[in-house]
Amino acid sequence: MANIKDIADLAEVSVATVSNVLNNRGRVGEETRQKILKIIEEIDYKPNRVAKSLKMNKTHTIGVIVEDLSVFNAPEIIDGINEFAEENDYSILLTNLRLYKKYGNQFPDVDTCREMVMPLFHQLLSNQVEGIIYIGIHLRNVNGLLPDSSTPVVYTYCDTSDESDISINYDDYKASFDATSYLINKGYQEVALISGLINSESAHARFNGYCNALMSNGLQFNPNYVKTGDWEYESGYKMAMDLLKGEQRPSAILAMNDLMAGGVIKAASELNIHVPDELAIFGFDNREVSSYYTPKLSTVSLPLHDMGEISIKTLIDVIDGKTIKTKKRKLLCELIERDSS
Amino acid sequence: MANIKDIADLAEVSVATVSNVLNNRGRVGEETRQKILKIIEEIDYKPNRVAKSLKMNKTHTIGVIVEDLSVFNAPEIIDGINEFAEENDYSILLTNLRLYKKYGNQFPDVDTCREMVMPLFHQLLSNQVEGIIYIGIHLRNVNGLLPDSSTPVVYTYCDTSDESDISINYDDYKASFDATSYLINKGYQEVALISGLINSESAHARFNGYCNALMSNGLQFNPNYVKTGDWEYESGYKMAMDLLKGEQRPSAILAMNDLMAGGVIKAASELNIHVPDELAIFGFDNREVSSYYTPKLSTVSLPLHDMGEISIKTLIDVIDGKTIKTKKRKLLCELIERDSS
DNA sequence: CTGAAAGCGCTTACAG
DNA sequence: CTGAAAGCGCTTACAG
Repeated sequence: MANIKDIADLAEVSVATVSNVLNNRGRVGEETRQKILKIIEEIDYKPNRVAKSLKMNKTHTIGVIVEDLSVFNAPEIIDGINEFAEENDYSILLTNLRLYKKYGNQFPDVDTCREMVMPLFHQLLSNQVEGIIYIGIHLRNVNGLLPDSSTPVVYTYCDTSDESDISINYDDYKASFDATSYLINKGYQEVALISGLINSESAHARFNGYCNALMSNGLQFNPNYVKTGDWEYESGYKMAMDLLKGEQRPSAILAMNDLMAGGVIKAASELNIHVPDELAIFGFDNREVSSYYTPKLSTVSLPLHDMGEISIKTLIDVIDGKTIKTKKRKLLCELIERDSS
Repeated sequence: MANIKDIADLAEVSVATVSNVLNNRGRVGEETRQKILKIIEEIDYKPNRVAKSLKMNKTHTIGVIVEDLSVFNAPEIIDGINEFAEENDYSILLTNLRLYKKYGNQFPDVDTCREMVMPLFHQLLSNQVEGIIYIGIHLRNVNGLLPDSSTPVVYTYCDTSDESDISINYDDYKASFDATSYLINKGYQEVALISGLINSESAHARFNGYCNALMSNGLQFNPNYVKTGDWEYESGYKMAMDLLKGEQRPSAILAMNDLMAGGVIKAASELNIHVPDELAIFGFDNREVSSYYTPKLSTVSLPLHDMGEISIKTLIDVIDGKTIKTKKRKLLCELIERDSS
C-alpha cells in the first residue's frame, strides 16, 4: 500500500504538505493542492487510519458488546448504531458474549458474566475504542459487570443501579398502560394479563402499567385475570386455557410478549373463540413472528433502532465532552394495530 | 493510559525488555520478568494494539460487510464469525449496507450496490483490515461489486462468477432433494412444490433437487404440482389454495421458504385439511417463525453459524498464505422434523 | 506557501 | 541477559 511519503515523492513536496491537503488545513497553494489531489486519485491512495489514530490518540472507533447477537432485539439496535456510525464516520468493533446460546434463559449471575465479558472488554480497550455500548438481552441490573475505566459506556436494553451510568431503554410502564387503555377504549372491559416471570423488571413495569390503566379507566383490578407464565409460547397457551375456560371469561388478553400471545391465539382457536370478535389479543415486542400468526397479532413495537441510534449519539456526546442531562432515558413504544384486536 | 515506557521506568529496565516479556520472546532473566509482570498486573497495563498494529503491519482485524443485519440469516452468520474470531484473538469491524431496509426485495443492480458499498469498503481498508467477509442476504451473483484489491475477500450467502473468488454457501440442491425424498419415503407420493421467484439461483437449485428426487424415487414429474410464489406468506397461501382446491390434491407440499409454508398451513386450516394426516407441509430456512406455527413446521435448517465460522477460518487461511483447495464450498443443510410432516 | 523534525506506542535486529 | 536506536505512517507546531 502506498503511503503519504510515496505521494510526497511523486508530487515533489513534503509529507507535511500532503497531510495538509488531505486534511484541508494549513495554507497550500492551489497548484500544489491540485497536483497532489491528482496523484492521490491516480494511485487510489487511502490514508492509513491506524497511523493516524496512533498519532492523534483518537481512533474514531466505538466498541459494542452484545450479550447475544442472535436474540431478536440485538440486530435492530446494532442497525441503529451502524447507521449513525456510518453517517459520522465512526467504525464499530463488534463483540458477542453469546449468553443466550450458552445459557438460554438461565442467566448466570453477574460474577460469571463478568468473567466472560473481561476478555472482550480488554480487547476493546486494547484497540483504543473511544467508548463502549453494552447491549443486554433482558432488561436487568448489570451493575458491576464492567470494570471501572475511563472509557465511557452506554448501556442499552439493560441498566445499572449506579445513578451516574448512562442507559437508554424504553418505557415499559407506558407501553403497557397504553396497550391496556387501547383495549379498554375499544370496548373490551374485561382485560386479562399474562405476565412473564416476575423476577423481571419488565414484568413489574408492565404489570404496573396494566393496573394503572384499569384504574384510570374506572375499572376494578381482578386478580383472577392475572396469570404468570415464563415468556414461552407454551406457557401462554396454558395460561390462556385457564383464563378462557374459567367462569369469568375475559374479553381481552394482554400478553407480555409475542410468544405467549401466540399461545393465546392457539388456545382461542382450539376453543373456537373468535378473535377479535369474542376475544382481543395483544402482544408485546413486535417480533417478526407476530405478523405471521393467524390472525395477525396486534402488539407493542419496541424502539430498538432508535435505542441504538440514541445510544451511540449519546456516547459520542460524552466522548466529545458534552454533559448529558438525562442519564437514564426511556424511549416511547408504539402500538401496532393488526387483526387480533 | 499507561504505556510501555511507564512500565519500563517503574521496573527500571528498557522498553525493549518490557516488550520482550509481554511477547514471551528473547531472553529475559527470571527475576526481571517477575518484576515486570508484577508491575503490569498492579497498574493493569493493556498494550496499545493500535501502536502494535502500525509497527507490525498487522491489525488482526477482519472487516465484515453485511448487506442487511436485520435480515434473518445475518445474525447467525456473524455469530459464527464472532465465535471463531474471539477464540483466535481477531477483532471484527462491522459495517452494514442496510439494503433490505432501503429497498426491500427490490434489489438494486450491481452498479447501485457498488456505490453504496464503496465508502464502507474504503473505511475498512483505511482501518487496515487483513481481510473482508461479504455477507449477502440473497443467493446471487455479486460479481464486480467489490473493487479489486490485494485484501482477500470471502463471500458468503452469495457468490461471484469469478472462479478465483472464494465463497461459502450451502447446498440448496441437496437440501431440496433430501426434503423431497424424505416426504416420499414417509409415504406422501404426491408432492407439490411452491417455488420462490424464479430469477433466484436458490429457486433453481431447489427446483432441480425436487425434480431429481421424484425421478430417483420413480415418480413422475407433474407440472400441475408446481406453483410459483414470491417468497411471501400471502403467495404461499394463494398457491396452496390453488393446489388444495384442484382436482388432484397433493398429499404433501414443499414450500421454498418458511413464510410461504406458513401460508400453506393457513390454507389447509381454512379448508379443514388435517396436517399432517391429510397433508404434509415442509418449509425451508428454519426461521424462528417456523416453530411457532400451529402445527410446528418441519423445515430445512441452513448451516448459518457454520457458514460464518468457515468463512472466517478460510479467510484467515488465505491471510496466512495457505492455499485454498476448494474455492466454492457448499455446506450441508439439515432436515428438521416437526409436527407438519 | 512549504518543509524539517519530533513524536504517538510499539517491535526488533543488533551490539554489548 | 539487557538496552539504544530505528522505524511503522501519520500530524503538527514551528521556522523560514
